[in-house]
Amino acid sequence: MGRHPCCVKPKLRKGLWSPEEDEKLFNHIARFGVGCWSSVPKLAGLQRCGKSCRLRWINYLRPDLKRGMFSQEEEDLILSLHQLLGNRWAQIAAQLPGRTDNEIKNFWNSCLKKKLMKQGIDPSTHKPLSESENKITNEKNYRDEASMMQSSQAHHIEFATTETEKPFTVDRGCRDSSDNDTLAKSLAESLHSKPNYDPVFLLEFQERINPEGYNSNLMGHFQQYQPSYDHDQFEAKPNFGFSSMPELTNYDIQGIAEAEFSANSASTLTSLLFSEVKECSSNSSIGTSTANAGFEMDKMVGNHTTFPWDAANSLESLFQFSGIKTEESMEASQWQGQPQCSDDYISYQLTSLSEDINAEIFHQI
DNA sequence: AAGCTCGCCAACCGCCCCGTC
DNA sequence: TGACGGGGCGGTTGGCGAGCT
Repeated sequence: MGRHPCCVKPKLRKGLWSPEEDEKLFNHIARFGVGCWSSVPKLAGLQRCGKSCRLRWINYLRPDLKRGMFSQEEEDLILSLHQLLGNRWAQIAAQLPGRTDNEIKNFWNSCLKKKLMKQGIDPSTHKPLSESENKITNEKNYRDEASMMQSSQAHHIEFATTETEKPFTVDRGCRDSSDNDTLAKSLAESLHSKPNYDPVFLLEFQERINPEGYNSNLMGHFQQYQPSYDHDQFEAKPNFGFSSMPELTNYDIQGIAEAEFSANSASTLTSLLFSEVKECSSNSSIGTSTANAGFEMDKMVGNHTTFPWDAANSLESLFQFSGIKTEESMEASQWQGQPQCSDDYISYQLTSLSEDINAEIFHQI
């Protein structure tokens, strides 16, 4: 145990990334894709450890990142997921396309936690503070039991919960608490046992248990997650430079990368990107007013003359970023023998969870 | 204007898991 | 089968800007 070997090497830079470093890393990934992180610093000419490069890419440079403030729907989703999953930020982030675990974790620690505290809710248990304090022991037993059940891959969970142990539902759904209790467990179980979480399922779930308190427009919800592009205001878009870029995280993008990056190291895109990056660095919430704007595919595709790549690529990447694979991308993915997306970027299935899980949960509704 | 406090968030750290040899 | 390295995750830290005195 201990530090990674790469982290103990001398002369490695630490701390904030300079725009030059960002550019080097971005250009490297654009050219070669995401591969062995430990070799990235050397190949990219960076005095950083591979881990640091990976983190920088995942949390900041990745093209599909969404920036700006969290929407109300995202906030609700985070709260719901946290109630079910606890501090499993990576799993929560998997349900929020364009958001990183780090971002969600920070949002939780800086905002949501305090919000819940103000409402008298214990952020760790999502129960009223007074009740939570009295039930610490019971909660521990409950979790231990859940953990044991989980580890034994149990298919059916039968918790002997008391009335007071039922999870408290925050003023967001007015769900029936007893149903909520069982449902939460079922969903938690299905989530834990499913490697790639299906956001459609979750939203359907939310919608069904709380059609009024939750955004019932599924497509609207997803559209909201898309990187937005308002042609008239693109100067103010932190994510503009990436909004319709081709997928960069596979291994076979060299053709695109060379065409768009190597011909001119100070390409329009790159300079645009890093001017945007700097803007983001100085004010990460600058995209607040526009980040949640509607999804304007017609504009993104229609104005492709602004972009170096063609409209087909724009469309293709949009589908990839939204987790919907076009036939072409799926074929390409198969042909390349590589995952289409980076390690933590999930290709969401549009089909829901297995019918038995759905049936089990909805039966209880 | 200067000093202080506070909150946000990017990045680091330590640990765990998994694949490979 | 154990050592090793790489990737991933969650907790924590510290730099920096904004607001306050």
